[in-house]
Amino acid sequence: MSVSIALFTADLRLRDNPVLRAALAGADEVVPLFVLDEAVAAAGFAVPNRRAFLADCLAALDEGLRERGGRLVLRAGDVARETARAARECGAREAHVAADVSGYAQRREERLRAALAEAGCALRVHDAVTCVLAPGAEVPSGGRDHFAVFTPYYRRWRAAEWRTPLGAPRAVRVPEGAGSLELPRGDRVEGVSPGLAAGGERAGRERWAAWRRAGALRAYGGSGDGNSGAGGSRRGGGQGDLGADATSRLSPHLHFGTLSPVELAHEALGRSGKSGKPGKSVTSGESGKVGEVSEVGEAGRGGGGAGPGAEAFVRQLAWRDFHRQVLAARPDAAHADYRPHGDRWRRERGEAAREIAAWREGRTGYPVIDAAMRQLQYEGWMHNRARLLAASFLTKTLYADWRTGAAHFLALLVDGDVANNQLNWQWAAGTGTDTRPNRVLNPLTQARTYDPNGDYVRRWVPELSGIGGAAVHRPWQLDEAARAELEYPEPIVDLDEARSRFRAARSAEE
DNA sequence: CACTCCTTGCT
DNA sequence: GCAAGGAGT
Repeated sequence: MSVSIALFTADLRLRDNPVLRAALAGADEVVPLFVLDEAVAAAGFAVPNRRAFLADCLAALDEGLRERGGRLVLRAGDVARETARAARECGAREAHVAADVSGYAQRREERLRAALAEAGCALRVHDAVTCVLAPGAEVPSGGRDHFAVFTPYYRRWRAAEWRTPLGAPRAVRVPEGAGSLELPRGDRVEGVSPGLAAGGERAGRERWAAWRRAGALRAYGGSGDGNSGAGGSRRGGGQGDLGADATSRLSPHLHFGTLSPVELAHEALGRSGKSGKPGKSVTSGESGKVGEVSEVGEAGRGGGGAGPGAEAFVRQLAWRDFHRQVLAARPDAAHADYRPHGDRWRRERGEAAREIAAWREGRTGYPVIDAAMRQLQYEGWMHNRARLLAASFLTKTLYADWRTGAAHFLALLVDGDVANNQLNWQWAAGTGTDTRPNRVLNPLTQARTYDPNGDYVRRWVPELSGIGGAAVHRPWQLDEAARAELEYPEPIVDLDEARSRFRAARSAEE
């Protein structure tokens, strides 16, 4: 009886899981293992919102495995040591795990390899979390180790061959002796945001299905920012309007791997998943086989091709991969400036400390910023455009260190992901891959563009819910009497002064 | 083939 | 203003 270990990390799904598939293919019995990582907890990364979501994911995984005759094996402690222990107990000769990019994940992989080797068990690493592409397909020319700008990366990414999605296994046999801890319960975690989404593969698939059923994919990237003509969603993240919020909200599922990015990309573009890029498949001799083309899914029907919405959605998936390939090449970008500008950010004390606290609490007096920060508190999630506004406000308007803001986001975001979060913050702070480091997003013009009717602000800032239309973005322009009624702060900073301060600081340092 | 120059397009 | 890629040297 041969035994393999499938070590789940950020791939908590049964469908399209190359780690699980490889483990099953190489053995009669598989230990589907998850280790509650003491190092992640010690680093303060296991915050309530993600712990609760993770608990849902593990419960769903266990349920799915039980439907197939197996179960999840849960351990806690040091990942390398616990995996090696499980390998010894079950006599496993092979363990499979997903490749990941953060400095921590890279070290974890090495420690795993070493600990497993002592147990006589080989480690096999699979591309399951990160890349929509075959590994190595998106390497820049000229001897560079990564792409530093998104657009050239995206061109390469889009043209490369895609991994073929796998189905869920039909049966999973787990060795009887493999002991497991009791699964944690999401509803027992303290300090969770009241509006937190549910985790798990089924919840993820339901959200994806419901979002597409609502026609959101076709409308994606089209609303709110007045873009027109081809490629109009360029300046938005592909989802303009904050109030309508046509975003998919799939980011937590992508972070925990309850949904496969490869599968989402294929389905969004209306591909069967049987073929990669048309005409580029290595396996099929004849290009453009009719049988494959006829298997197009519903997203591709009735409109000749996938459409701009699907392209904008897939582009967002590419951003994840882009950030991951930056972090893989520059792991220190999680804490160090990618492109340093010699910033001397205001220290978090005195006036600056009060302003940063106001930002965290959503009491800056700038309604769109406060709405964003309160959505984060309440849902453990924030609209992507709002993230950029909130980050720009902290780093440029308050001139506070991006690490302060990134830490606050990681403390609350259910999709809190080192690669995406830190590099998006660096982008906003002008220390990242942005080629325009001095850009300052003006919260008022941004509000007019992305929340033209003020719906987003009224939803999240109840003090202002009585103010109609776009006037909600400028409560200080109300007459004295109306303003006295509001329990809402005056703006904590003057935008023009803040802009001058930032410009002066940047030019002094260069 | 390494290097510079030039065009293109921006989360 | 600058990354990327391609053409030219």
